[in-house]
Amino acid sequence: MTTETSTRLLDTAEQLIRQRGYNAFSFKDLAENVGIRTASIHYHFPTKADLGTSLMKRYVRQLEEALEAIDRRTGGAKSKLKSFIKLYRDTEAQGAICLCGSLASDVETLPAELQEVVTSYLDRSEGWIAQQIADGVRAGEFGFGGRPAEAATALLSSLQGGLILSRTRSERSVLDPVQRTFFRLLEST
Amino acid sequence: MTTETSTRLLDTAEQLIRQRGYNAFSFKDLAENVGIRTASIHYHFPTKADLGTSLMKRYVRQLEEALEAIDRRTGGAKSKLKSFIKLYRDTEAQGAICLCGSLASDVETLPAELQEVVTSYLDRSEGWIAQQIADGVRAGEFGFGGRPAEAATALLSSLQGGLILSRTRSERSVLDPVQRTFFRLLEST
DNA sequence: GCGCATCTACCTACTTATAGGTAGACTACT
DNA sequence: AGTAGTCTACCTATAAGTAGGTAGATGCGC
Repeated sequence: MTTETSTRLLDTAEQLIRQRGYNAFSFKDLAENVGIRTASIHYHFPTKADLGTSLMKRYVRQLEEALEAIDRRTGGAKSKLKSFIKLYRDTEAQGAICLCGSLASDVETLPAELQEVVTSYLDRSEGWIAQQIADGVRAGEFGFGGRPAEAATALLSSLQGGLILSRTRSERSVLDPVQRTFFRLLEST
Repeated sequence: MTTETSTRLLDTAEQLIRQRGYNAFSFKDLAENVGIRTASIHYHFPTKADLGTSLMKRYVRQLEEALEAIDRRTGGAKSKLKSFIKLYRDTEAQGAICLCGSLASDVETLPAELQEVVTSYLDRSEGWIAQQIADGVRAGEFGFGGRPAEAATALLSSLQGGLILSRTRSERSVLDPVQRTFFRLLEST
């Protein structure tokens, strides 16, 4: 019990939502996994929407930290993008999807505040990718002649979609060909 | 009442699932939209899983027909791929996602048979895309030098993911940059 | 062309299980 | 003694699914 209950609740909820989807996860599952009663969850998070929002806000903070860590590292745009894609490949290896993708497909059933946080996560990711592509082009690392923002949209889409596809095929990786395809695009002239 | 009830049930269920997700749609919603009682749904589809499976099977049949129609048309690989992407762009315009993407994110909560149909839909799509790319390369229409199957995986991923992203941004199209990015890739050398 | 059986497509009324959420009592630390 | 955190016991709403019934069309022997 070294870890605080609210943290364990967030961790477990994140895992459940990323495996099963927002609407297929319940307070009962969550309580059983954490080892408390459902009523006790409400002490930490008054409603399910509060829990979802807290979770998503934490997820955005973690993204921010991850991006800053990558930015601090030395290395070119390709290596930074690879590190970013690695975050998704780790998710794929766990058989999970992005919390965001999971929430986005249920987006119409979510409270407005939660929707906004989901949007900000995706926008931030896309902006960061576009930045790396632009940097790589400027440094001569990429021969790509298109608009960085467009390629960024396509890459983020394929990472999110790739996680979804990969759940239907346990054998081979989906993100592996996705990654190779994008670097081929960026490095072409 | 010209249209049969079972067809209207499938049509309405498809719409609801593609808007809200499989687990967020209920027999109550469905019954209200179709104008019958929930119990009557069970006459046509004994369980929710049966409904989902029938729906997905029909969806695969419709895909097959759409692919055959495209194949019959004259025109190069690029034009055929464009027609395929158009199917997704129409979905995007409706603010919906692919039935498959909707089910795939909830895949762990679905009955095995339904999972298999989802997989077959995605596999069929990917195989068809790979075929078009290979044809385009052979015909000299595309300069793409990578493996068609890999680019196909990436394209299908980005179409599925693009539909998910587009729900968080009502303004601009996501699939528009996705399409341009992919043709840039395929036409490069 | 009539009577009878069967079938289709729905209905009302119900069950069981689960959802998210609330009220108020208990407990253990400080 | 106060309070943070958890509990039991409950609530209301809704989920999927079942039981049993019924009006009206359809088929069939004669």
